Amino acid sequence: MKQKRFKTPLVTINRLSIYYRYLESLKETEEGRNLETISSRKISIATGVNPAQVRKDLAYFGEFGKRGIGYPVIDLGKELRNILGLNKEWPVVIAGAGNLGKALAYYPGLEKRGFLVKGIFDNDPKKIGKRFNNIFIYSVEDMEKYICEWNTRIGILTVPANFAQNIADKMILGGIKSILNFAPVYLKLSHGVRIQNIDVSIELEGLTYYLNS
Amino acid sequence: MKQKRFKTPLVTINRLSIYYRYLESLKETEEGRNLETISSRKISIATGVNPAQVRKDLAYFGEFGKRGIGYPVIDLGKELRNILGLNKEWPVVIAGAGNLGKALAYYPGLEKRGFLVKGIFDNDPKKIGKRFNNIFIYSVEDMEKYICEWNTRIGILTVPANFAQNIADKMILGGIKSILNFAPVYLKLSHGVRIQNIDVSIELEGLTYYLNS
DNA sequence: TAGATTGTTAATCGATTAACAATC
DNA sequence: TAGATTGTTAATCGATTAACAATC
Repeated sequence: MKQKRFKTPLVTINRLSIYYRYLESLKETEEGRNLETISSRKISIATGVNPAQVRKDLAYFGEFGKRGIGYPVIDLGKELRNILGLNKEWPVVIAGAGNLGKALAYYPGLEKRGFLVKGIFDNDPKKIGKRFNNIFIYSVEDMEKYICEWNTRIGILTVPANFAQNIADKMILGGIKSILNFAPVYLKLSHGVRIQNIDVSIELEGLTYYLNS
Repeated sequence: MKQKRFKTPLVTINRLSIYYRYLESLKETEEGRNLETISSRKISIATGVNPAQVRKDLAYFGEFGKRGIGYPVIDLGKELRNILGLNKEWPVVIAGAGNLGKALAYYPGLEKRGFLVKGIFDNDPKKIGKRFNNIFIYSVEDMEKYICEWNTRIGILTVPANFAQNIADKMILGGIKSILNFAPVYLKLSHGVRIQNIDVSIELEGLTYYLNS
């Protein structure tokens, strides 16, 4: 993994995930498994990303391909794994044991990518002590302690909007550096903490706008 | 609602949702309810969007503010409602009665914004006939028929990746024009169909990339 | 050699933001 | 009038894509 020379935009990183996922999907077919190299054109067709964009994105991190030939499937996959940090396991915590927290606890895609849900936190006494997918539900009061103990740097927020800022602050106190936020609010975060928002209503409203016009 | 003169970018529409949500949240406090006007600066502080950007976004659709004064809270809220198409009810269907489909069926944020989940579709006989949040689960075989009958134009996809393309095609046959896709795949869609992808793994990988470096 | 495809430059396109005249 | 704030222009910034020399 060559050191990048310029700041790589987040959109590029997100597309690397898309390319990686496509390379992984090749393993599922006989035809794909027999493929030694892949061209930016083929990646483009499978992912919807312009081929020049594919080459540019990859070129941020090194010269992985051979001119006239393409990219070696297996090696490129390994490179992307390393770049994205998927070569290691990431302990994560979920705050909010509602339906969404539960869905995430049961979602096999997390463990598949190395995200290990170590614990779920809630303030409802009826939920504390139970398990989702064999993952224990703890009291929010103990969240800071466990985040620290498990050396967790990624937190997933699925609490209601009015609690989100408070719970995010608690996560950060425990040592969380990156938050995946499902609560429909703008979170004010201290410097050095990253956030990615997933907002179902906003996405749906993007759809209704265009249906409307 | 003034006719827009130029093509409005999707990012602008998404930010309109954010402004609208903020205006709605003002109703929840005594202080907010007493506010007659709001400045782009205040909206900026609450939403994290640059004030010039706020004014530009709103200016795509009309002159809603008064110089020296700001924007009238109530009227601006109404304008945004109309622009985003939230002044009417939108029937939606969910394909996939897994944990995520269930979480969405129970999510109160949908109905609050006018999204009415008319039915859920699955191919598992053990699920068909049951209900989530009093919403009936039908066989996927009947999906096309019901989409048509309910005049549904929005579909939410929460099926596994390998089924997604097939189910999306079925939705489109029924008359779906906009799809909110949670399946981690690139869907090839016919012209005139819009899609918004929500991909938890990609968002998480965006976080691990930066934690890694 | 001819065809294919990368890596990279340069052109294009689009989105953000600073600045300021207009005006309440 | 003085202060505040919009609406809009122009400058800036950044991302996408076409084009092509390099090279397998």
